Amino acid sequence: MRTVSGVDILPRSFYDRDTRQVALDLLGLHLVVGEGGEQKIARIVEVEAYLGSQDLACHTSRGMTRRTQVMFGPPGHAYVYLIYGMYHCLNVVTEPEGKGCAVLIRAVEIVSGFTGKTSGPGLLCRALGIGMSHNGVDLTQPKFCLVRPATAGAIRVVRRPRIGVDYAGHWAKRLLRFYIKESPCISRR
DNA sequence: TGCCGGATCCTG
DNA sequence: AGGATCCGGCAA
Repeated sequence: MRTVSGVDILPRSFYDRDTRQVALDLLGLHLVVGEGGEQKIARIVEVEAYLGSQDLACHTSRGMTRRTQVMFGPPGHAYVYLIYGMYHCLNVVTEPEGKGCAVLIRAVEIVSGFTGKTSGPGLLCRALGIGMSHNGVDLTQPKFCLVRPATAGAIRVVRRPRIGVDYAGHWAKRLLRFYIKESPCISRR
């Protein structure tokens, strides 16, 4: 298995599972961006699950387009998009190729290598320097990946409706937003 | 080709 | 409450 700084990189099989399960398992894991002196590490504390083409809040609910190509692709890749013309959002693609599922990273805590605000999907991408050049990148290689930290203690998970998807009918009510209760970096209580 | 609205964030 | 700022998706 590949490693960064002596820690195992999460393998593709981690992502190739039920999206809600992946979303829950992502809480507390570390996101690694860049290598060597440029390396930035962040602890994931808030996520949202997007369940594919039948999920009216999910970008893939409108079918395969150039933008959603990556989401319909194989698991374990980054899906990055531009929102409101000024912020980027980072997702990890889940489940087998063709399902169009992903998990949005909504908030992180700073571990090392960078500064800035990280409580919100646009803010964390800005702080970590994530942009469209990261779209479609394979998350199983050292320069952009997820790892399980050695010191992963127990956490309490809060389940809420997703943010900003009121247009999605009954899908807006589903409890698909998860965050670590005790984290100070949650985007909204 | 044009228009509308968005998985956001900041300011007043 | 409203603006920044621009792209994607759909209607025409």
